[in-house]
Amino acid sequence: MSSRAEQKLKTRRALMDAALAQLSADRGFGSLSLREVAREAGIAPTSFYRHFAELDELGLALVDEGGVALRQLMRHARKRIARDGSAISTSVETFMEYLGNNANLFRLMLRERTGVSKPFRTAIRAEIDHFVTELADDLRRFADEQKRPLSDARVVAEAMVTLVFNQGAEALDAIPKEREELKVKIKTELRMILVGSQALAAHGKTPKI
Amino acid sequence: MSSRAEQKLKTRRALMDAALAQLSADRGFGSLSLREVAREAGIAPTSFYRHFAELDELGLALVDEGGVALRQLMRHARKRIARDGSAISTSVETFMEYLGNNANLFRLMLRERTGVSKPFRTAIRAEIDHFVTELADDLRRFADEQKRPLSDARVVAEAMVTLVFNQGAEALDAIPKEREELKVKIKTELRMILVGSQALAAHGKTPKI
DNA sequence: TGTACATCAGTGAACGCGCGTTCACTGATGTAC
DNA sequence: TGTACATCAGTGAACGCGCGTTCACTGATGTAC
Repeated sequence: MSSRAEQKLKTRRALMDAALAQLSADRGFGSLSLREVAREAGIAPTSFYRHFAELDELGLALVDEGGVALRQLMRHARKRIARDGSAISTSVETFMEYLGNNANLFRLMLRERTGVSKPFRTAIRAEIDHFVTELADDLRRFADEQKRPLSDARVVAEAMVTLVFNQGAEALDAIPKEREELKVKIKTELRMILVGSQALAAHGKTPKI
Repeated sequence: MSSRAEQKLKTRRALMDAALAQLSADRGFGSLSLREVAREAGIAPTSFYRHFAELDELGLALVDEGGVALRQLMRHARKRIARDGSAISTSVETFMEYLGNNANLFRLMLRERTGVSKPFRTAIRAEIDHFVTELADDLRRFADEQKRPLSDARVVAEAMVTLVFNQGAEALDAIPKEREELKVKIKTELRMILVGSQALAAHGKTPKI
């Protein structure tokens, strides 16, 4: 039935799930201990080393999964936009859905993105960079289709991602009502950036203020 | 000369400076230990308790100082804007100056703002809320003076602060050249938001995309 | 001004704790013939 | 198919370490008279 390799994968998964399960508003990855994760996963501390050389290696494996989630999220949002239109609203709705369904995975990404461990920051930054690049491509494509040119598509994409991720971090621990308000706020912010970028492209001027 | 009370204040300051000195890109407040801070400050670990009930209490005292720095920063920026105009550019320049001169204090604020300790998050959020409120007031005043109405001044202010603080966190460990590029990027982002908010106020519409 | 007592910042020894990591091991699973 | 050997995920004992915290103390500074 369960070959040795299959069993090993199961234990590895149990370790990653155990780590994820302990993340919360008040527990960052940095406060986890190897012994704690092993305990939660139901194995001896020493067995941990059969799967990862150190705790950070497990963390980086989780970041990889976070990257996969981000790419899925983008694909999913694109499909929905193609069907329903309303790019900003649909994107924000999709993002919040993914956030809710993978709370602790996103918690890890959102927090360690500016966290204390260099390997983490680097790995997460790479995932987010990729995300930003794709978003910038989409923005340019939309702008072309609609004949409303944008200035600095990449900067627009970065600002949008920064705002969405920051509000997302707040949404994680908000009650449903606050979460809805956050969605409205994010959509407003994204509209401002988009319209602002179109306006700057249109008359190519810096504003008065 | 040095009364007992004066000496006590000096030691307290030494403890806070010791904690600040150990913060860096790779050391968050959460990774400090009481013994380490006491060692760095040149006192016995047990003496720490003459000044703070626990390490977090010292951290919150640092957050208070961060709040003071933020309020100074805002006053300073206002004066310079009154003299030189160019609100966005001047504000960003002022922010970056303060960042450079109080690197580790800002590091603490920027990182613990989304960090793992609830008392920290709450205290920093309060400081930043105050900052956002003042900025929103300024934005409304400018809008009136220039007869260019803004929509959602508070949301504009929040978005601006989020973007500036996030890029600020990156600027902390950037080389001077990157730092200049970051300034340009921030200014572009702030202009987009401002112009976008003016555009939304002007025709009161949501954009096509 | 001098004296007797109170205050209290700073100390060093000691504690128990959870940690990461090493090591030699066990025994089920896998492989060669 | 059966047998002998190899692999290797998981184990339990043991280690040294830095930690936060307690305690009774010391001795300089401050205060009352």
